[in-house]
Amino acid sequence: MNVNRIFAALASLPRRQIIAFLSQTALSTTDLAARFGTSAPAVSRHLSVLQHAGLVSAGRQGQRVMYRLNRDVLLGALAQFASEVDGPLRRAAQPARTPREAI
Amino acid sequence: MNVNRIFAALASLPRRQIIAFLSQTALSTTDLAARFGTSAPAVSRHLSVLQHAGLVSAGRQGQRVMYRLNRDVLLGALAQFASEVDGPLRRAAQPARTPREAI
DNA sequence: AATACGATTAACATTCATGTTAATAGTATG
DNA sequence: CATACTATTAACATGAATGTTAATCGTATT
Repeated sequence: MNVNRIFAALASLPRRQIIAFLSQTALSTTDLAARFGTSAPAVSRHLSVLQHAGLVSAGRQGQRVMYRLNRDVLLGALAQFASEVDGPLRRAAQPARTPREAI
Repeated sequence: MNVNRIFAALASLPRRQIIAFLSQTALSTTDLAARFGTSAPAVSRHLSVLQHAGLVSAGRQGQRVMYRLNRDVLLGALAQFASEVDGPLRRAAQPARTPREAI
C-alpha cells in the first residue's frame, strides 16, 4: 500500500467526490459521469488513477464496468498516515492512546 | 474544520513532508528549507497553505517564526473523512448500530 | 456480420501548482 | 541609526492536472 500514491489520488476534489459516491454503491463510468456534470472520459481517467492507487476495483458486467470502493485500502492508508503523524511524540508520552477508534 | 481544504493541503508531497518534520518538533521556515533542497519562499508558501487549512500554527520568536503542527485538526479531518467513507454502507448493512462517535 | 452501446485512449487547450530569483517587511544587534 | 538576518510577497517560467471532443476497443444484440 503506497500512502503517497493514495494521497496523490485523494488530492483531487472530483476524485474525492467519486469516492463519496462509490462509498454508497458500485457504479459504472457513465453512472458517475451522469452524477457529475463531467464527461465520461474525464471520469474514466479519474477512475484509472484511483484504481492504480488501489482505492477502487473494477469488474466488468456485460458492457458496463462496475467500480467499487476498496474501503480497507483507503481506511488503512488514512490510519497509516495518522500513525506517522501521531506516532513519534505521542507514543513516547502515551503508549496506549489512539485518537479515535475509527482510524 | 474544512475537510476539503485540508485534503487539498495534504495533496502536495512537499507539504506532507513538512508535516512529517513538524510532527517531530516545531521548526522555522529556514529550518525546513534547509531540510529540503528547496528555497525559503517555496517553504513559506507551503506553510501558508497549511496554516490556512488550520493544520499548523505560527508563533514568532524573535526573528524566527516557529511553526508547529496542529495534530488534533489533522487527525480530526482524517477521522471525519474516514467516517464519511466508512459510514453509509456499513451503518446500513450492520444490524447492530455502530456507535456514532463521528467527528 | 452489422449495429449499437459502454469504456478507454489520443490529442488538444486551458488552468493550476511549484519552484526560482528579486524585492519588501519585520526584528534584533552592533 | 545602520546593518544583518528571517520571513513573506511579487513576478516569472515551467511542468502537471483537468476537461473537452474525436477516435478506438470490447461487448452485446439483432
